Amino acid sequence: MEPTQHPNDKLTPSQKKAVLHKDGPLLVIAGPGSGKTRVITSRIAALIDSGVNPRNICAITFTNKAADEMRQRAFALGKAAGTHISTFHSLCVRILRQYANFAKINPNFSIYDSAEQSQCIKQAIKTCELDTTNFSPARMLEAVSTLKNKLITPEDFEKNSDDFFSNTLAKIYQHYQNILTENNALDFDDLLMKTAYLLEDNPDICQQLGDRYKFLLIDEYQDTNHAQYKIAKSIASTHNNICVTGDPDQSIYRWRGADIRNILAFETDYPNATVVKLEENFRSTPNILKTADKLIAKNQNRKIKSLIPTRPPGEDIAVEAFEDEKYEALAVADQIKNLEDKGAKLKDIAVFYRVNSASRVIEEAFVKNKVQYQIVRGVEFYSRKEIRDLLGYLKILVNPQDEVAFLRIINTPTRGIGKTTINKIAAYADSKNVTFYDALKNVDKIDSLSKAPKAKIAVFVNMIEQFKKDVGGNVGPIAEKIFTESGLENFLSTSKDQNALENVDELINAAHEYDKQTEQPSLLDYLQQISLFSDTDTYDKTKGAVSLMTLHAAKGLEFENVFIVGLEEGMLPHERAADNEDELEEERRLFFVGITRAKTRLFISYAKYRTIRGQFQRTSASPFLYELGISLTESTEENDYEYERSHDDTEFDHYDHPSPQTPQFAIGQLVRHKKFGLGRVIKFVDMGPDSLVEIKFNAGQTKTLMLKYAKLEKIE
DNA sequence: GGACTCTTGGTTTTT
DNA sequence: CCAAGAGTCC
Repeated sequence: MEPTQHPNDKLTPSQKKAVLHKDGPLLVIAGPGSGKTRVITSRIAALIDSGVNPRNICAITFTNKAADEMRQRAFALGKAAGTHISTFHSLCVRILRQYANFAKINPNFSIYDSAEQSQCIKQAIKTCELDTTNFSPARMLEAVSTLKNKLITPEDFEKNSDDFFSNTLAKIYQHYQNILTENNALDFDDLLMKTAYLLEDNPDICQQLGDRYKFLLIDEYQDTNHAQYKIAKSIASTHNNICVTGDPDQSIYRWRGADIRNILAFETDYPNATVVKLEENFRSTPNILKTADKLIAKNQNRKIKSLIPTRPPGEDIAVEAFEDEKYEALAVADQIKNLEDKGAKLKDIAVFYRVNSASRVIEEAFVKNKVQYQIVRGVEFYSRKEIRDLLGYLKILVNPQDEVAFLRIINTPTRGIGKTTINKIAAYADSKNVTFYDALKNVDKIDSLSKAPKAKIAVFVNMIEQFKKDVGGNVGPIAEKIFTESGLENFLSTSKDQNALENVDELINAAHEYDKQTEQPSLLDYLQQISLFSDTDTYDKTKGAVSLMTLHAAKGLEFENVFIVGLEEGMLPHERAADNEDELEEERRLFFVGITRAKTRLFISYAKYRTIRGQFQRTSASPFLYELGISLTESTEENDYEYERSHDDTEFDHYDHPSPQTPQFAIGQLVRHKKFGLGRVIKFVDMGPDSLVEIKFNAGQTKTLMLKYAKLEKIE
């Protein structure tokens, strides 16, 4: 993915070994910045040079973006046309459509994303007559996803559940799956699971796919889950020409079912595997690498691997503390201005954070300071309301069973078909065991409906039937026509959201673009493709703007200058990982990924106070910071940043109810802390049980502590 | 039936 | 703090 240059454009002996490897399993353990992507593309070229038909090569990447880049690079090396390069999910869609009857599915399936999944799981929970407070949709969905990634079917799971929770989950899972089937829909996990079972049940299909894809290359293998592992193994089963690359230290998708054992056990799995280690790093300065290495060495569950620097020593890494998240953000903006003065380009600068919500304060600071930026995956384009609405119309034309899509658009724009009417139709469909759309078509037979709604529905059905006649051929014109004739366009032009129309225009343009670039455009193919598209894929690395993204999204990228913000306990490591050693190690790997994205300059920072869910809270520095072996510098230039603190101290001073139980501290009071020793109080913020004391310790450091935890002893 | 306000509950990361 | 769902009024 990254344009890592190797000096003299020559391959190192290890790289060469991986590139020129002939038949049989190959494991490439590649550290960050080791030229891994280059090795894969060179290997594709080398295979073709040795006489392999490009059509017989299948390369699998982690994101569509990575696939695009790899395609471009492979094509640049020549002759790669015909090579299949895509993500696991895209490959699965292709396989499932081709072998739909073997997989016992309808090839016109819709692909449900998280919003649609959420609808279905809510419905499932409701059917089970359960309370959503104890069985929250998000949790259930997560549990179901985990099961699917492990290839556990509802039936299998039901058999092995013996407690209340599992039994209930089994029921919900089964219902959820039934709902998807009724809608002729697959969720992301189904794409993998159905493919895995298709291949397991049909050795002849494995054979066919093995003949088609004689050479399988999989990137980021450390982040494959069990289903993906099985799919790869099945396709390669006839020839074992499987080449996987990855770095166990960069495994950051455990929560999504990624199983690090897949890469760790590759050699036992494929006993005659050739192993190549790429430990040289062509990306970062030795300083950055030393820091990254110190951090990752703290992980217990890991295979030791070196990071061998090849670049001359660079600048020191900056680790800074700021008063709160606003100061931190302004300092980042300020520092970026400095970098620009030194000649840095905005496109070579990135800011990483742990959670998406952390982007807001950075954005505000950037807007204020006029720093151009682009967010890599902000509000996802395809999840916008207006986009979903138009896509809803398109989806039902291809898949009339898609009730979720119907419910979305039946009254958008409003056409007088309300909740009551819809409920009556749904009840009728249930009782007659027909699809929602069949019920709509037979609206005359629904006795519970009066004349007016029946007429409105007939008009709607008629409109949909008219649209159906246009399906076939190019997608752009259909999208355009439906946008106008459905009334959506008028509806949106009166909407408050100024951007809505522009967004739809963008979608229609994208559809035209698809028509241009696709040999045989079809609405079905288009819809299935964009379902797998994420906003990360639209990121433009040549744009003159700073890139803002989560640490997860940073995987596979590199930048001259990197800022990592929010190094606080609870943020990184995230609080949800706090009590689990494995998850803590994953958080450490995440930080490791962030650090190793930096080529030349790295700025790490944290805020002493942060607003979390509207609460202004004291934080403490991330334990990871102490593992880096760098001393922390406190920002002393707070006043340089023009900003009014929203919660200033006077607000606390007027706190209404000083609690009698908590002791009061006067400025200048001498105290003893059991860890930091003697010190004097320089500030006391009375907040009842949550009171804060700032103490200047004799040892030198100044700390703000929460009184209830600090266990301070007053000294006369 | 639809637009509006109010309340409640939930909050990591993504194909 | 924010989004989604329930409740209220026209």
